[in-house]
Amino acid sequence: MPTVALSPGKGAATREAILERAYALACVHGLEGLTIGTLAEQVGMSKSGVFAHFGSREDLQLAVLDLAAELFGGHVLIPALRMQRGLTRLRAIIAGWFDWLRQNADGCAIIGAAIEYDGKPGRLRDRVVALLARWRSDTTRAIAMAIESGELDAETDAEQMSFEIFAIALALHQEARLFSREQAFRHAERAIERLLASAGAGSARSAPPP
Amino acid sequence: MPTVALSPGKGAATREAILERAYALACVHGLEGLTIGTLAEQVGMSKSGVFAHFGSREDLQLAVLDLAAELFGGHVLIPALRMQRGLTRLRAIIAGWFDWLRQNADGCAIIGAAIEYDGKPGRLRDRVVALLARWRSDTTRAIAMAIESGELDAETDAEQMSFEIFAIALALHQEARLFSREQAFRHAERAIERLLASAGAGSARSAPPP
Amino acid sequence: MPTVALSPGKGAATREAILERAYALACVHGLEGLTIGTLAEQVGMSKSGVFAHFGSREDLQLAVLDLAAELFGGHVLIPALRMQRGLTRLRAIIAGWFDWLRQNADGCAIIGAAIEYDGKPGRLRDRVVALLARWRSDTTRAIAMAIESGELDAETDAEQMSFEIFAIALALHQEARLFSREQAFRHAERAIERLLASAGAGSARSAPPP
Amino acid sequence: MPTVALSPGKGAATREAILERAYALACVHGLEGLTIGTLAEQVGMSKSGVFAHFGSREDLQLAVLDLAAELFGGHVLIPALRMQRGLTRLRAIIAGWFDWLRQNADGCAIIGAAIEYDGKPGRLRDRVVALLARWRSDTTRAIAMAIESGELDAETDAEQMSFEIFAIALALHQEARLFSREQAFRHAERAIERLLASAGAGSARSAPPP
DNA sequence: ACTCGCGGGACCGCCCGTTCAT
DNA sequence: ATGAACGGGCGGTCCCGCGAGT
Repeated sequence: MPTVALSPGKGAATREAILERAYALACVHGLEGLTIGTLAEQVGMSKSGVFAHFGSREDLQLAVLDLAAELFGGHVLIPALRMQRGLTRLRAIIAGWFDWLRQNADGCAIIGAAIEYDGKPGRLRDRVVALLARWRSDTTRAIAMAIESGELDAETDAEQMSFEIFAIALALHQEARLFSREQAFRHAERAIERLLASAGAGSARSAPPP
Repeated sequence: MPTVALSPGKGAATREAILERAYALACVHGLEGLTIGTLAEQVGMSKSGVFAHFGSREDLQLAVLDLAAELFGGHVLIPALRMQRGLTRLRAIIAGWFDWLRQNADGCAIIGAAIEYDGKPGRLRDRVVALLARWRSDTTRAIAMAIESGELDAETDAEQMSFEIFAIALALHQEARLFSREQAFRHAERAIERLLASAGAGSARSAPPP
Repeated sequence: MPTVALSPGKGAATREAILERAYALACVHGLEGLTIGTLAEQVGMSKSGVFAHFGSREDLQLAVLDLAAELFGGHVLIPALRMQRGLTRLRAIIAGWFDWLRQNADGCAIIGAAIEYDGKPGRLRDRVVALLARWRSDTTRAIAMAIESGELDAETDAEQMSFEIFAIALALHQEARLFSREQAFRHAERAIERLLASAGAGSARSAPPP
Repeated sequence: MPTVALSPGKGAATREAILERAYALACVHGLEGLTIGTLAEQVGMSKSGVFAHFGSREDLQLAVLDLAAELFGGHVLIPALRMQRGLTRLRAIIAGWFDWLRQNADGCAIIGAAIEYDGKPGRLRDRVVALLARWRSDTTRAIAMAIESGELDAETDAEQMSFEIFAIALALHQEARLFSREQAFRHAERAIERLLASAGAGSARSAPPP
């Protein structure tokens, strides 16, 4: 019966729906602010119905975190990997990241989680750390390739630059949510340009001077 | 009774004691993670005794936030204001800030609050915004004075540079708590040097050339 | 389809398997402590799968109780009925009972149920009462036959003796589980000997004098 | 200030009231059947109000157990200790015990607990065991004194007799609750008389024959 | 003036027995 | 026989007032 192949179960679908709603809630209130009751209400199910899909609140939170990572990866990393190596890809990563922050206007669950769990040991913290570490190393690798290709100065420190890109994204996220969005993006873009320029990249998105 | 005139009352003293403990707790668990029961236990009082000093949990959180602002100001801003205007003072601000993050090893309540409340409207968010805005403008002003004095290039954008300093501090805080402290401070210091250098400041920490 | 006629169905077999596991659980945690979820887990089925076999938890409990009665009867009563009437059979009953308690080291479901439901009206209590009443009357009858055969004094009160045998078994069960097993059996056996002796039975286990 | 002495607080009074109601509930439904919600409802308080007096359900159960022990001791042991040593006191213990079972018509919490926890390790079980062990040793001691005084045969085994008295009380409790009260007490009293008589005590409560 | 004891009410995460469509 | 969902209840914690004590 093809149904087996067609439907991995309705359960998986609802689970996905729940998860999406949970992700949205976590963006706003943080992973710690995610409660099963509220979530159930929002998806129009009973608490126990929601609960059964995850087994524990912590597992729900982990699932949300994984979803966030997947969404982020799909939005930022994957498209960038389709660009050619070097500065182009690095710029794609940064642009994708900024775009991600622009779309997730009501908060980035990952950045929120990074702060919520930085002092709270446990599985959540471990997963957050792993997530960020992976992302950091991805970024660092992209930078390294831009150095290899000669588009960035040879003496550039890839890890250092990765740190600074992170810093800018962090500040962008915060300033956009606490102060002015436009100003935040202006600041962040200028900061990026200055950073790349100081590493020898051609001046901002424009073509290299003749 | 003269006691009123002579002393601000025993109450004020205990209030202060409670507040300090609350601040410490907020550094670790965040302002949202601050519970009256735990706090009461830690200061060795009854819950209602603690509660009576603040009237509501939100007021307690506000008070903690104010205390954090005061401590931060006393540790970073005040000393810097005693330095001479210009690059010296700007460097003092930055050094003080880094030192603050180094000492508050178990978290900075202000940065934590900035994330916790960035999407949660209310008095707390308002106060956080006000706090950060003031601090941002203070920093901007110090940069502007360094430009006036000619120690930084004339075309430097003070607000932009302020944003970038914030970015570095934010990233420092996060990397120190999630990954390696030493590495975090190394990255942050190098980033600062690059930032200042590109604005024309004399090379790191050294005195300006004759 | 002939399968219906040929086999009592696969369903009946699994039902039996479930029941056996349920019985084991009830011995340890009591009939009230029996939960469908735990039971399902132990037999490796879904909750609803288990549930479907019984229709309600109460019916499951009743079935367990019936199984317990059947097991007890098979272990204690049936073998005794194969012995010759009189003191021999009475002794067989008692020995079988003790043996039953010795084997069911992790608790006798029937005795447990007797206490759990003694104040809780309902079908379960009714069934427990019926069960015990039947067993009591069986025991009483065996005693009566020993009186008839002259092996016990004529003035012996069969019901009274039956009560006392019950008392000893009850105390044995409890002492064995709360204190020392060996001591419990020693006490119980001595009590039985005293009881039989005072009713004129030949001294313990030995054969009657010629 | 006498108030201190006069009022150990209203709280203690409510706690006592709660405890009494809890005890009554435990007699009927067992200590495991005791739920905070039901209890709160019965005493007309909120769940949290009730809960706060005990800190955890387990502590509540322990408190109920202690209350049961105290009530039992006050009803049975204390009065008996005021009688003269020997057979008189032993008879007083037994009579008090029977009387206790007669009054607590809806179940004895201690006997119930003994069954509920005999296979469930934990603080509850430990306390039950301690309780029963103490009571057993008290009974044994009373028997021993009756032997010393010559009112019971010298070769009487005090521990064995203590076991048998327990057995009779257990069976009395069960038969009274599952079958007929009158019959249960008749059986139990006859059993006691037979037991004492076989140890050489003067025949039942009546005066010794001339 | 300050502190506490005591209680309430809402909500939390979790688990139970049960139903229904498949 | 299952997987999904439900409703209700569990023990427990939270913030918060009221009344009284010193």
